[in-house]
Amino acid sequence: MYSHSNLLKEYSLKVTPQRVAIVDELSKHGHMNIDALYKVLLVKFPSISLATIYKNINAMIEKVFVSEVKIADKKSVYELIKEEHSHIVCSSCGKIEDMSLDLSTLIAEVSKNTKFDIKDTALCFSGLCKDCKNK
Amino acid sequence: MYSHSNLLKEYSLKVTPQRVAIVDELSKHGHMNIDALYKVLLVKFPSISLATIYKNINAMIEKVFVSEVKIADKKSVYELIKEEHSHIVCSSCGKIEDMSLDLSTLIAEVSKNTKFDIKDTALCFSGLCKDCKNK
DNA sequence: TATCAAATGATAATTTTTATCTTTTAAGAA
DNA sequence: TTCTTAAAAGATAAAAATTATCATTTGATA
Repeated sequence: MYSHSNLLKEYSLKVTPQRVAIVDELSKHGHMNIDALYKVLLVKFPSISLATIYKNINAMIEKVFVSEVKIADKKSVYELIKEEHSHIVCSSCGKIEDMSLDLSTLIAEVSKNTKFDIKDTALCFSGLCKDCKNK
Repeated sequence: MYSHSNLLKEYSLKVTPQRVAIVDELSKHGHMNIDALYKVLLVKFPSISLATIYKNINAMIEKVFVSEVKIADKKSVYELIKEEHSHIVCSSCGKIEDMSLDLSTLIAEVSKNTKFDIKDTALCFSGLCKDCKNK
């Protein structure tokens, strides 16, 4: 079984309980902002420092197995890196979902028009989710 | 001729030289972050306050004729609202370009799959621009 | 031209993020 | 297992970014 300790080791980050917990929570919730992360970690580690959250998230971003997702009108959230995907956010309840979309045609078109060598794509839709639009 | 004063009036914002200058600069440069805006406005208004920049940008966002563009690994930039468009950023020189892309098919697909009522799309590519990739 | 609400500028206060430093701890060596 | 050491945690200060406050000035309307 593949644990989050192994993931940390693989990316040459020392395995600490705080780091394992961060990865656990990100894995469980999918996307979390710094405050939410701090709040849940405080339960397991009553004396954890906010600086620890920042330092670790930044370390994980540097090692490229966590990424920041910037969302209009919201604080950034962080997620474990997985296959390339897009996001959709509910502007009412705040829920964030992942979506796998084929953007290859679009990217080909943009490459051709702009002559950019495209390396990354950030795509985020927003609107009302199924539940919120029926209220 | 349609001036930026008229634009401000139209959105019921009092016309001040500082505001006209902000709109002028955004219009001229396309996208600017707070610091860049502050820096150029200091030339015309040596005693302008940074708070004035923030307050005005926020007022313009509230009146929905300026919008914030969130970009990975960069500070947010602000632009005058125009037809819906996407962005492409050079990760080397920082240049930002607008692109008009037809996303209707994509949006239809996402709507169908997620049952979201999609209201907005933020799409930003990044990579090396024509100039930077040949260096 | 006078009036007044609103904007500006100066500055303080918040909020967010990063840096510093001491103590603690994980990981490998003995 | 214990020892050693570099790195991480926690506490806190510092820095950076953003917002709030308030006295003064200014734009818009009467």
